[in-house]
Amino acid sequence: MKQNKLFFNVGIKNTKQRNLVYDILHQSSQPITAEEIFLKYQELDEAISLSTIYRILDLFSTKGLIIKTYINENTKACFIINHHDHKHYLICKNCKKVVEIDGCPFTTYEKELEEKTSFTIQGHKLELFGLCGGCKDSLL
Amino acid sequence: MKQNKLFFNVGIKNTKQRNLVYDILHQSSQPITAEEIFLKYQELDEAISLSTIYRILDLFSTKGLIIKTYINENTKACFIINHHDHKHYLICKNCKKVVEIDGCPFTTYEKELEEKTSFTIQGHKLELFGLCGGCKDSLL
DNA sequence: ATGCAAATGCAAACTATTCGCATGTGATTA
DNA sequence: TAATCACATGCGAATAGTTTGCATTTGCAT
Repeated sequence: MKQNKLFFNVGIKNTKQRNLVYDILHQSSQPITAEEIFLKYQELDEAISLSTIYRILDLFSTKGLIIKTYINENTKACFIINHHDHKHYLICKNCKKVVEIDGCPFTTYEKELEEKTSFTIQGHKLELFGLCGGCKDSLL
Repeated sequence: MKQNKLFFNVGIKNTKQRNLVYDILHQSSQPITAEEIFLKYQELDEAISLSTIYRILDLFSTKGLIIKTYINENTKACFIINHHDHKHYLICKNCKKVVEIDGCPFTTYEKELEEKTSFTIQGHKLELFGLCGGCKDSLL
């Protein structure tokens, strides 16, 4: 029961399920899917309804606690804790490992583009794909 | 029947359905979904089975004639003709219009990253979001 | 023109996600 | 601390997008 203050701050009730789902997200170094959370939940506690997981993820997203993203051309949504900093990802095509990239190479580029296109740019998403060190070696 | 050579080159049969689906993709300035193709097909010819559309899109993708992409955090797949040049997109959050961006600001950045992370980078995906000129005005 | 592999159409299956409704639970108030 | 009530949960059914199995049709090499 460590996140009662966090939940209180965004005006949502503190429940066992929300706490544990938050923990699972917090302990995950990678974006994870609803189903992965569902499975891990069952390891740590008794069963939970998958629809509850989806409702919790939805709530956390709208409250800004987590970010929903469709990484890696996948059909499943992934979720990550919102650290409120700007992140990009490097994804291994082979093992699907996701690595955070520090920094963002875009600020000046966006300004130029706004002038060229008459768009107002509000954000961007960048994913880089390739092979991580481990996979590169093991594929030879 | 204009693409018989194109289809022959990649080793697939020439059918009415494939021709028309290819035409529709070719004439679209934006990435389009299977369902949009399905609807447009019915305007131009008689009905087609939606599963045929999916099978054709799958085939075109594996033959490299088109590109399948999940743009705009959408749950639906989108498809575009593969012009074999490297493109990025600017997407209006309001009207969902998709505009192609010329050029790519990445080549040097990727080199630096490879050194830092020990990944071999094979490609990337960049989407920028904002409001297009029209929507910006109409929202005030 | 014929034959056969491959393409199509239809319906059913599948996967990820959402929704309706009955029941259970957290947190506010007395 | 107990009562209350809005809100959270669980379950199953519904939905949306996509895929698959199978019978029928069609393109194309001969």
